Amino acid sequence: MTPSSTSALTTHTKTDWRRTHTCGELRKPEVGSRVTLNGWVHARRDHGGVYFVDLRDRYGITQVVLGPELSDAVKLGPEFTISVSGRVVAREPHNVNPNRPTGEIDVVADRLEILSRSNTPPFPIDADEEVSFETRLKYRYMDLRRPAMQKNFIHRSRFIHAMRRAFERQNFVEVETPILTKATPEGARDFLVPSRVHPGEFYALPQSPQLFKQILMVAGMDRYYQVARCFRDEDLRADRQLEFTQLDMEMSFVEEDDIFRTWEQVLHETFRDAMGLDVAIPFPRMSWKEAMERFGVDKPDLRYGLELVDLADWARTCEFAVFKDTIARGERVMGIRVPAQHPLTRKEIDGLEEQAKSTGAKGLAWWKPTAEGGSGPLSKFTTGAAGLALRARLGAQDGDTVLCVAGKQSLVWRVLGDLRVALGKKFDLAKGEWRFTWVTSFPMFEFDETEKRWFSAHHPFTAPVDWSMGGEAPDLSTLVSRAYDLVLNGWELGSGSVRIHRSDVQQKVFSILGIGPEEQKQKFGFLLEALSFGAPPHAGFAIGLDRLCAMSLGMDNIRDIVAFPKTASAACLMTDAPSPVAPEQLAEVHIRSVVPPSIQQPS
RNA sequence: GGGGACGUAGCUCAAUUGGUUAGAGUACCGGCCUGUCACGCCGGUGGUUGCGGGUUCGAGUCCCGUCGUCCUCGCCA
Repeated sequence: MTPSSTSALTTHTKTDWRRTHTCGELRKPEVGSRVTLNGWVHARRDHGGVYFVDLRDRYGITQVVLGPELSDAVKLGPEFTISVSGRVVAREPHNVNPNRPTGEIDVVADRLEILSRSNTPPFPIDADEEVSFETRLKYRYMDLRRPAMQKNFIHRSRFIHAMRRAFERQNFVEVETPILTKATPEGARDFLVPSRVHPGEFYALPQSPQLFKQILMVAGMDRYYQVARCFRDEDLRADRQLEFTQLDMEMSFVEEDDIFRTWEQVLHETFRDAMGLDVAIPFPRMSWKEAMERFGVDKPDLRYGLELVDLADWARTCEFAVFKDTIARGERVMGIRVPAQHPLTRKEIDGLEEQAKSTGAKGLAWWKPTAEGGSGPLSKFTTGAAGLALRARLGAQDGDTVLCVAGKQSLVWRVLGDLRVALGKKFDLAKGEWRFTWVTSFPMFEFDETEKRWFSAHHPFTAPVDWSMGGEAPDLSTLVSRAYDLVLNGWELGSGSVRIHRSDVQQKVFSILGIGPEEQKQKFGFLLEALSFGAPPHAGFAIGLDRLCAMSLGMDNIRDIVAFPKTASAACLMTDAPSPVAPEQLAEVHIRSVVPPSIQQPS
């Protein structure tokens, strides 16, 4: 196996170069053994007569000692790939390196072979200093050599393996679904793949395996899961890539509770097996309505209080015309009590008001209660009984700060929800424990003001709580769906729903979304037909694995847990994808570019 | 698509108000050194200041455009 092309570089070409141990495993018990190590030259220290090499592989770093006969014969550079053989020796006590697991031994080499040379690395592999993402992504194979990065991907592998094991224990079956599939009208922008065989027709990459997993339920698979790659052609973010991985699952003959218990068990076992963590189960559950009323958002961070308080009763009878009129119009007045232990200066409150206005509020009414009545814009209206009533409503004490917003319900929720998050961040409350929660009973539909039509809040295959969907002329804004999210510390980890297993209900939902009978047949005919062949009641869920793995390592950017991520402009700096293709290649798939040649070659 | 920040040596950064030959650390190359592990010491190479244009006696610095990276809003059923 010794490559003859490198034999000129070697000292003992007849010897087998393959390793007997990794660079992370030699300890005192191996002292005296003859070993061969393979790895990368991590660092060199030349002391004239004695030459030290830190040899690195995935498992660790072992110090190799070369005498002058070897170090003079073979010239090493950083990141050369080498094979060394020699004897394991114990270090003198004063030479032990306590910072390394292998620090009690050396390998004294009598054979050294260069398996592969390296150009000067674009950046040091043992860097303490941050290297720009641009450079790291261009030389991703060098970046991935860094022990910290290898740790991330080993963790990811262990984590997903533990999750797969947990599903297998519960009798789930992993089934692969197509990557080349059918474009869907709703949802994110599709990636399209032109068909060579069918001129003018296109496949789409799946945004998720949604319809296939439902079809698998119709097929009687009963319990399906998959580590599934999903594709959405939307703009990228720190926590969003064009292609991402979901742990996708679906179950038959179940309701919400079964999904929740299954996932609680899976996550408990995953964190236990992959990380030795004891995640408390079951997770608390709250309705979407409760989440919005208490936290102003549908992904509440439960690690701190600062909950929203409804002030309608107080505002209805107060002397502050703005609040009174707001309630009279049927809108909302709500507040947050910031306890005295987190005092806010006038300047800080002004900053919060500015933030509130930037997210749509007309103003931020505040009050600092004191025995004399207090200060702030609201203090005029809080004298005597009115002040006592407001205190009672909020549980407010002297020294607290009360922040109030009035307006339409959606605006009040959004503004106070944002303020709450900002305050949590400001007072450094968003830290520590892992607080999972299920959020259930989302609205079925949302009205889009721009397009003037109804959209599914989750997706069009989500079952309504009321199968009759409110009868003949339903108020769509009040219909409740059986969709649910899993939320962790203010992040949406995943979502799912009980599905529609009745063809008639599915058709009704499509109609509400403005998808007529003809389009239904063309786009979703296979689903409607499948639902007409004895579809079992079923429900499912999917969780974003990139985010979950990042989060489990305390990272807020998924690029360090994705091996080959794309930049914010959706480019791969290593391969230079996307890139132009030859005209012949386009012709073969019946495509002609309408982009002027002048802007086709940016680089 | 909008807003913001940034772009100087292989890497990480500096360069006063627009003013001499654009510097430092590190890496790399050469030399010395037998116990280092961020080795040390001596010497050296290395620059289209992202790119294009403009203002100016003079531009890394100011202006316009463009490309790229990051953050963010829109978007992400």
